[in-house]
Amino acid sequence: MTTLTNVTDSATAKGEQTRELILSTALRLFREQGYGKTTMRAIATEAGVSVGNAYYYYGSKDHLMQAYYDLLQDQHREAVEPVLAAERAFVPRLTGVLLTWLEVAAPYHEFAGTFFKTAADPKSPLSPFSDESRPAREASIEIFRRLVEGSDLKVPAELREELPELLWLLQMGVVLFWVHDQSADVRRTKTLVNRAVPLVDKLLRLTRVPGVRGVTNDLVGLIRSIKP
Amino acid sequence: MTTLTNVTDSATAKGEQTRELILSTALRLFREQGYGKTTMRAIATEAGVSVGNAYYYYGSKDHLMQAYYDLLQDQHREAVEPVLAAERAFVPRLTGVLLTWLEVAAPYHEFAGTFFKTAADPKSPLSPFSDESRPAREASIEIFRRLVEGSDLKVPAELREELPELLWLLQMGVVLFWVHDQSADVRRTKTLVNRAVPLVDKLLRLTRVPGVRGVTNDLVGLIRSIKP
DNA sequence: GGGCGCACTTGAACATGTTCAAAAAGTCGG
DNA sequence: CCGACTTTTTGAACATGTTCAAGTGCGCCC
Repeated sequence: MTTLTNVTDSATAKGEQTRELILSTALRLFREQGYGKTTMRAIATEAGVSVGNAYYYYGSKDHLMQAYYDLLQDQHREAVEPVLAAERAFVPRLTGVLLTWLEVAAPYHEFAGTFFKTAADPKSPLSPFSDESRPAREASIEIFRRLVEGSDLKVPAELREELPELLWLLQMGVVLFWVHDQSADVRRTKTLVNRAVPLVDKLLRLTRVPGVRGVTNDLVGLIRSIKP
Repeated sequence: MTTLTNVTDSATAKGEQTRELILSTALRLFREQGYGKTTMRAIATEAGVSVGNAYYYYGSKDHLMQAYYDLLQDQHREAVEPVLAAERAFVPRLTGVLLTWLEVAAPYHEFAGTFFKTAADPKSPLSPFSDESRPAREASIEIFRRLVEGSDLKVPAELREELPELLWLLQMGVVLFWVHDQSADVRRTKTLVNRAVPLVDKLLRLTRVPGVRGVTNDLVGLIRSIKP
């Protein structure tokens, strides 16, 4: 990306190597002792570099978290493939996608709270609504677009169009619940998913009932009117 | 609370005075320069006390924010009185309560993001779901209970029971939206409230339609199954 | 080979939230 | 008013995220 040398690609390669070393060390320490207790100094020492060097690659401690989140997204995208390939019905598709996320994110549950803390700040680049995280967000919404398009779900066209984003919002809600879930093996969150998805399905099918149609249109209108 | 002296009530009075001095100074500085840019040293200096003294009364900078939030709650509770006294119909009642919150919180919009940031951390005592903030939360839910009970709304009994908590959740959602709203005079949030409330109203009235009844029961069941 | 430029690296210095042992101020029974 | 006890106050010390001016090394051109 930066140098065009091709003999050994050393310049770029070395930098990338350091970058990855720092990230993997950071993630390991986050997992082992939590975000709060992991100091930038510890990360640097453990990785065998200086503190300043870590900042050369990652503008802040939060950016290391951001990088972790991107990784998580990728893993989720990958892990979701078999589900989308195997199922056609809406309920198992959505349940699968949400439960898969829980599985992928499980090792990080303990410090995910701190992640959310940072993410909730509108000024933070990590906010799920920020410009800076747009690529990650859109990649995530893309999963839900495929989920909808490949499913047997029948809903009014306007609603279908907004659905991926709405399902993404649903996932944000699930994540918020998950972060606060202290039950063993996050059983409560799993219950939430398993029971909420059929409910969402029922609701979506109801949108075709005449009496409900008006509400659906209102909803779509509302969504469109508040988009930035 | 601590001493029973009544001659001048000096001991307690002096302590309380210092406590209030620190809080009001902090809130002023938060408003003037934002949460992040206000240092504990600045608060102490401005209030004419030592840094340690601020920590004697407030365990952390976040606790000063917590105190602010409690104040906000109180103001909201008060400001909402006329609305609940004047209106009987559900839509204006709910719209009024939500818009009133926006009004009361307006002066703090700029630094409210940082507040939410802290609040989103499940480990933080400021989390709206935490034990430590239970009193504030319940006081807030109480407003919605009165809103529902004094209204002309007709919904199934089980749902009505859960409604105050659900409306409180709705408010959390509005607040989240508000925090991220950068439009002038938070017009988008106001639009959201004005359009979402009638929609909620329609939805609630639909719960009495036979075909929808099943979904309502599912919803109530879901809510009860995931409560801690 | 020598030097120029750039990517990379360093570690000390800084800013700020937080802690804490000690001092000061206040209270009260005698 | 004294001395013991409690409440309040102090400010220096600490921990940690972040910045930055100064290196270090590597590739490339003459």
